[in-house]
Amino acid sequence: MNKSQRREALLRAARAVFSEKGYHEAKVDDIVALARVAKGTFYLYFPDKRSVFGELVRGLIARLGGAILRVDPSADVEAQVKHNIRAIVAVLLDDPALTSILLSHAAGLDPAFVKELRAFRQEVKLLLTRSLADGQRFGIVEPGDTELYATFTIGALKEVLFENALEARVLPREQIVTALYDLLRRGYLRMDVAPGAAAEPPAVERGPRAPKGAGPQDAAPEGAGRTRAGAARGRRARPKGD
Amino acid sequence: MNKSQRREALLRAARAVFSEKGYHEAKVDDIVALARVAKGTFYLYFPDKRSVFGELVRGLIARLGGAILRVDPSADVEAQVKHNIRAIVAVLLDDPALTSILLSHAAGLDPAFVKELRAFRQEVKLLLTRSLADGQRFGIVEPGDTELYATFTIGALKEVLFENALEARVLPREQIVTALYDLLRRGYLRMDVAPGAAAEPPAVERGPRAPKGAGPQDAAPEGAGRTRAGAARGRRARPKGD
Amino acid sequence: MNKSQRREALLRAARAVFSEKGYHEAKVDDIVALARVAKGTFYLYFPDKRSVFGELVRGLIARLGGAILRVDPSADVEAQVKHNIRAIVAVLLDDPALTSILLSHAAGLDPAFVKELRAFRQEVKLLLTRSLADGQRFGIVEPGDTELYATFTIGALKEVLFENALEARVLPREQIVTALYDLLRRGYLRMDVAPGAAAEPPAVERGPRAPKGAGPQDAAPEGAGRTRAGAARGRRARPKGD
Amino acid sequence: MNKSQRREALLRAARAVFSEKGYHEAKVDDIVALARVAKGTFYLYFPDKRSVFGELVRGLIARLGGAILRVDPSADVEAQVKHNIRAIVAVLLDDPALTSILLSHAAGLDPAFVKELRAFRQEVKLLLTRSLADGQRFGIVEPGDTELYATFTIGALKEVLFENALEARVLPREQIVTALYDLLRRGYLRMDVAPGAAAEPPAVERGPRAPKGAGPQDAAPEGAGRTRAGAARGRRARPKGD
DNA sequence: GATGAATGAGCTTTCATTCAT
DNA sequence: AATGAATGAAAGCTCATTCAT
Repeated sequence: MNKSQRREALLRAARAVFSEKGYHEAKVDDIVALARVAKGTFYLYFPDKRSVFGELVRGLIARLGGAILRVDPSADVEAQVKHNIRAIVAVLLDDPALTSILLSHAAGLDPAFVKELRAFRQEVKLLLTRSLADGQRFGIVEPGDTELYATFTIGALKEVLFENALEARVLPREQIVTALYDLLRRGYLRMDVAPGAAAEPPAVERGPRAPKGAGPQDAAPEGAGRTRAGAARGRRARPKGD
Repeated sequence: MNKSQRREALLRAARAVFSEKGYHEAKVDDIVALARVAKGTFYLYFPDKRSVFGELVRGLIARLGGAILRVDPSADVEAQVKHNIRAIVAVLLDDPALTSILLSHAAGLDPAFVKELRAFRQEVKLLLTRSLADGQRFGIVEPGDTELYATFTIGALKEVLFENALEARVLPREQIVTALYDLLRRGYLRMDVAPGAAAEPPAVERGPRAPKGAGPQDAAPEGAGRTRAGAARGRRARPKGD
Repeated sequence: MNKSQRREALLRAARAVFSEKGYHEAKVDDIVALARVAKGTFYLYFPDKRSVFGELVRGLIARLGGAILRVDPSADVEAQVKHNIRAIVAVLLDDPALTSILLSHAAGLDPAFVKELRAFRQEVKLLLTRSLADGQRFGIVEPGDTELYATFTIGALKEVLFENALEARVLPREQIVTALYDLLRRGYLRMDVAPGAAAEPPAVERGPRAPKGAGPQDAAPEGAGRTRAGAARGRRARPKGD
Repeated sequence: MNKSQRREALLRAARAVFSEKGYHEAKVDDIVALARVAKGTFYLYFPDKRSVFGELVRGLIARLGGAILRVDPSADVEAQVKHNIRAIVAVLLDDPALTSILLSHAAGLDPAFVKELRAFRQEVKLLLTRSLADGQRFGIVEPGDTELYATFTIGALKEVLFENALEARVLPREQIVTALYDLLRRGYLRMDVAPGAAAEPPAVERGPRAPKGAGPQDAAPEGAGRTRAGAARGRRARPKGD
């Protein structure tokens, strides 16, 4: 086993241990035991415990960074957005263990490292925020606080990945991608139904038709259909007010 | 100072220390120093370190549980949903320190406690999932995987609270409430616009450079596509052990 | 046993261990074993290993500093010089263990501490150098490089103490004081005798084996002395006989 | 590069490293790095770390032993003494690094080696002691404790060499030789001067032997009140702590 | 009850030495 | 012979927990 293989083996072992126990509870002894080398060997490849952790996280960050593409609003946005979601999901699901640590607090690590993590989070968010702002200019993103949108989006994605990592629940990736995309596109609450009407049994047809006054902020549901959401959405793209 | 006052004082001190340093970096010494009692006194009120932490978290959970109301789809759903969001936000923002720990990995704590945390998360999710299923029956929730919807919702909320706790960014609560509600209701992507169409000057508001005639991809905002996210590479500091 | 007693006990134990094994070979485990306390207790009283050592050395230095008096050349110099020698000897012989470390290289300690040691050595030397310069102005110190004189003096003193510390040889203190004083005053080589002359049977008086009668070694060359030194020699002060 | 060349290279490297860092701080890694060989190679030429050190020291000892000549009191003693001093100085100054270690405590090394060092010191001292005893028989050495004289002499020499090794101060060798020789011959205190006389302002030239009348120091401190001690109490040396 | 000195298991890291290649 | 990766026994230090006062 050559140097880089051993290094890989240690990295793998470290990743496994970190993800099982978290940073603090992971002991160097655990890592070397898993990698089946002597303790000293660990220090032949890494200067210290936190540097392995750092390396793992940085690797993940790099893969993420490489996966995310800036959305070009003038091209097929849906494809691009889905691609990004898909890519991120792929990277993170590939390393669920680390993901759950990376996405988490990571408190108690040395400040410099925490700062690095934070910088990464901010960078990702900035990237998304800008894309959303671009989208607003092109009328494909609802007006509003793009930073907040970015935060929500990231949060939703994180959570589902987090769950996949931590709990048993493992969803098909494409389902995650589609569902998140749908959330971003249409939300899931359909409130145009008059509360009163809604009270009735699921009423086959449900629907948007209900409104007495005009749906709150929503421009008329557009007669057509029963189709749940798609049809309902007229079209709009109100860059500004409506 | 009687027993329960002292206990309160210790809990307060513990909360402050945990939130400043995270679980592992918080030392019993820090807590007793802040509470101005002797170290032994701490153990008069709590059997050990993790039990204080547990108690704090349980308190938060209880408050959360008390705040969340099951949504009755036959009544004014918007008001109820907003109320729930508002209540959760209120509880969590009231204790940002603990929140960021609670919402995080909390790895490294003893398994029993981690289990408890997980149980709590699942409970919250179950509550939400059920509400969403109800909603679906009443036609006010889009068909689809309610569990996934719940996860997204929780994630989005967590993230914004997390940011409020960790970063400087402090938003007006009502804005958070409204924005999240809007997300759930309508998403923010408006894609009905054909890519080509979107390419036109968003009417009124034009994007920065985006010319009129510009073909779709020419508009490419920020040309560069993939930003590398990993830029923030730095180097470590080094406290001492661990 | 109260805090300061325990502290003393640890200090004592540390002194003993340091002197037996030297700094590096002295383990904290040895110290606590000797003091019969747990390892953690050590760190209750001292922040780390080198700080105990530092404290021991600083204590010695302080005692030395307190013992050395600046010589006033206008008063009884002999008494003062002897007093200083005596005081230094007393302090150092009282703590032979530490002395041998202090006087030595102490290499491998952290630079800050080594610097401190060096500063101490320089201070002592400066004090002596100045006294000698004063003495030169008053004509009681031979002209010449006072710094070099200081170095010699310190070296001679160190060595004899070093020997007392390390080897079995334990001399009566007063003998050390007197002998060193004599060295400073007259050296011990008596070369006024012409080499040639010396070659001959010790002439009249001279010589150990030679004469039977005659106070053996004490005859004192006397008269001869054309050398200034010789002339200067008022009277003897022979350690013993006379 | 053949075996003995490689061995030499390792010894040279070891000497350099030991002198720069001291025994404990010198790592085998440093030595092999300097010698540009692999770590294993080191152990091909030396059984262990301390043995290289031992070999270096033994080499120094051998050179010293070769340099020191037994003084023949019947010949030109001054020349012989100076020759010895000169030879010792030459050997030691040639290897200041090792010298400072050799002359020092060297504690913490294994007992066998410490014993060896001690044996060497004793041998040197014995040699000198015997020479001095011879000298006494020939009347060229003041009566007195020859062992003590030897100790003083060695100490003075050590100290000046030590300083040359450690501090910046580098003296011309011949000056060291001469000064030490002078010390041995005449000391440097000239106390025949009457304190009273000395009390006068430094009197331009104050000759050492000056005094006319008055038994030198026998003459009481001169009525004038100021007791030596009292007056003398100038100030104190104060290193740091305290 | 309150105190805080004492404890000691346990952790990370170092480095002289070994040995398969 | 030469290499350098691997080893593992220590060592210094931490800190949750205990307990005599």
